[in-house]
Amino acid sequence: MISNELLKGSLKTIVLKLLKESGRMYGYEITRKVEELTEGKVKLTYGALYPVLHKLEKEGVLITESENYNNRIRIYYSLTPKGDSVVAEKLRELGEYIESLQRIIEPKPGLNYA
Amino acid sequence: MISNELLKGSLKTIVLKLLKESGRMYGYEITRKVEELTEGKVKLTYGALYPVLHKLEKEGVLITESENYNNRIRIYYSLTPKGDSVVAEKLRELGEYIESLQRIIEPKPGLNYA
DNA sequence: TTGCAATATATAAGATACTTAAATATACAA
DNA sequence: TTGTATATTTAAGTATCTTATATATTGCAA
Repeated sequence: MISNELLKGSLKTIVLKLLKESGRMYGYEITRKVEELTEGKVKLTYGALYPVLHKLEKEGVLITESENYNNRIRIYYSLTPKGDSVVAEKLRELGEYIESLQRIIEPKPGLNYA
Repeated sequence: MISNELLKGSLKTIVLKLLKESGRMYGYEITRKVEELTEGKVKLTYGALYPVLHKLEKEGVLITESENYNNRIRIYYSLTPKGDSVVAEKLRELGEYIESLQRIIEPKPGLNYA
C-alpha cells in the first residue's frame, strides 16, 4: 500500500528528484526549474520549500554547501548516500500513486463505447 | 496555474469521479471501489472520506438518499448539476497535475542515452 | 536617484487535510 | 460467542501547505 504521506503532498519527492538529476541545486533554482518544467503550472512557495529543505537536511537526506554569487548567498543542496535510497523509494511510491490515480480517473475504454 | 489545493490531496476528485461514473454510491462502497481499482494500493480511511462527503453535500455538490439494506443504513450520494461541473473542473486540474508531475519525475529520453 | 523587478533565504501564524482512534450497530460464519 | 464484514460518525492530533513579513543585493528603467 502506498504511504498516505503521498496523499498529502509530492513536494518532497519533486525536490529530491530534481536534486538527483542535477547533482546540486539551491532553493530558488528549484522553484525556477519546477516552473519551467511545468510551464508555470506548478509554483513552489518559499514558505513550503525552505522548511522542507531544512527538514531533509536535518534527516540526513541532504547536505549543503554555501556559496557566494554576486554578493548573494546561495545554499546548494545535494543528496547524501541516504538521500539516494530515499529518492528511489519516493519515486517508486509516487509512480505507483500516479498509476493508481490514472486507473481511477481515466475513462475505461470498454465502457465508453458500450 | 494548477490550484494548490491539489498539492494537498486528490481525495475529493477521486470521490466525485467515481460518483460521476456510477451514478450513485454509498461511502463504504467508495472505499471498496478504490481498493479494487488500485489493487489494494490506495485505501481511503473513513475518517477522511465521510467528512469529505458531508462537506460536499453541504456545498451542494452532492445529494443523499438514505436506504435500508439488511437492516443497515446506506446513504447513497450522487452528483447535483453543480456537482457535474465541479467534477469536470477537478478532473481537468488533476489531469494537469499528473501531467506536470510526470514531466518532473519522468526520465528525459534524450538524457538517458546521452 | 528613486523605485521596482529579480534574485536569494528565513520563519511565524494560520488554514486545511488527513490519520488515528473510539463509538455504535447488524449479519453471518466458525 | 467470537471474529469478520458491513456501514456510518466524529473528536483529537499531526503534518503540510499558504500567506505574510523580514532581510539584503543587483540591475534596469523612469
